[in-house]
Amino acid sequence: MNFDPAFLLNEVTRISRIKSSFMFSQASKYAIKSVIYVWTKSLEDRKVGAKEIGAEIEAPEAFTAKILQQLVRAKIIGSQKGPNGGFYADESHSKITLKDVVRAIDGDHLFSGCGLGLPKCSEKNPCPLHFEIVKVRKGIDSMLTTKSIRLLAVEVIKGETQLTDLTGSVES
Amino acid sequence: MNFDPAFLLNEVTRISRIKSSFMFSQASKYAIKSVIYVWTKSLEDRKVGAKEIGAEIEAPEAFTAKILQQLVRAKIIGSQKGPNGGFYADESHSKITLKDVVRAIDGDHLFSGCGLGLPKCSEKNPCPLHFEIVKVRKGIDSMLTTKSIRLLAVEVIKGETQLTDLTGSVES
DNA sequence: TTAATAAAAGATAAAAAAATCCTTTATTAA
DNA sequence: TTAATAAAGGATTTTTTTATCTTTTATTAA
Repeated sequence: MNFDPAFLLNEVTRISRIKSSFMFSQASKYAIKSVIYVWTKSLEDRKVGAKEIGAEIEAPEAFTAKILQQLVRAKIIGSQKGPNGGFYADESHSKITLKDVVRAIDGDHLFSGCGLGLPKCSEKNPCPLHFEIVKVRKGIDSMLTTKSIRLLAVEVIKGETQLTDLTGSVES
Repeated sequence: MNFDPAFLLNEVTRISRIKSSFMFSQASKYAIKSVIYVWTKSLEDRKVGAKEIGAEIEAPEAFTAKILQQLVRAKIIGSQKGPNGGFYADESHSKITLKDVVRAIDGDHLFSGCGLGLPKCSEKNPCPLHFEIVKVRKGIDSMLTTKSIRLLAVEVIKGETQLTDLTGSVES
C-alpha cells in the first residue's frame, strides 16, 4: 500500500466518486446533476458545453459527454453543434421530470419489476418485500416527479440547494 | 479535507469496502433470499448446505456460498462444517433484520450519505433531492426493520409470500 | 469558403461486480 | 482412525459499468 498523502487523497476522491451510490447509478447521478445544471444556464439563455458541465458538477468530462448524448437522444435536453453551440433546455423540455432522466439512463429497474428479482412476483404471488416495495416506490416516484427540473434549477439559482459542495462560495 | 496519511489510508480501506447498486446489489438480493430460506429450514430444525440454498433461491451456487460466508462472518446466520453441517439460524439471530443483511453485503450507502454523491450535502447545504431522499429512506428503513427475518420466513412457510416463482406448486 | 468550434460517434481501457473453480480446513459418523 | 462431508478460503475468469481517447460531422462567424 502506498502511504503518500497526495496519492491517498486522490484515492479518496476517486473511490468516493465511483462508489457509495444510493439507488442511482453513477451515470444517472451525473445525468441528474447535468440536466439541472443545463436548466440553470438555460434560464439565463446560455448554452453550455460538455466540458463546462463536467467541470461544474465534478464529473469526468468525457463520460459526462456520453451521458449528455443519451439525454439528447431521449429528448430530455437539446443540443447544438458548432461555435456558440452546446446543450440547452427550453419550453419543449419543461414537462420532463427527473424520472424521465433516470429511466433514460438506468432503464426502469427502479420503478418496476420485483425488488428481489423474481420474474413472476405479483400481488397474487408476492415476494417477502412486495407490498413494502410498492410503498417505497410510491415515495421514489413522487421524489422524481413532483418538482419540474426547471423548478429544481430555480432552487439552485436561489441558493436553496446545491449541485456541488462550494457551500455558499460565490463563483467568478 | 484531512491530509493525515493514517486517516486517508483508513478512508481508502473503508470506502473501498462499500459496494454500489440500485436499491439492492445482486449480492444483497441473494443474501436476503438466502437468509429467509435458511430461517424457513431452521424453523423445522434443518441445517442447509450452500448447494441447496443456491438451487432453491435460483442463484449461482458458488457465488451464494461466498455471500453465505460473509453472512456468517457478520453473525447474521451460523454455520457448521462437516457431515450434517450447513447454515442455520437460531434464537441468537432472532433480533437480526434485513437491514443488517443489506448493510453486511452492500455497506450503508442505502441508509446514509448524499443520494447524488455530494460529500458535504446536509440540511444546511442540501442537494436538490436531499429532503425527498430523507423521506424515501424512512420508508426503506421501515421496510427492512419492521418484520423480523423469522417472521418473513413464517410467511413463506404459510405460502403467503414466495422466494421463487413456483407459484404454489408443492415441493417434493 | 474557410477556420474554428462543439457535439456525435467509435473504439478502447480501467475498475468493479458477479460468477466460477480449486484447494484447505473442520467435523462427524462409521 | 479414517473416509466422507461441507464450509472456508484463495485465485481466477467473465460481465458490466465507468472512464478515456480519437475521429467525424455539423455549424457558424469571419
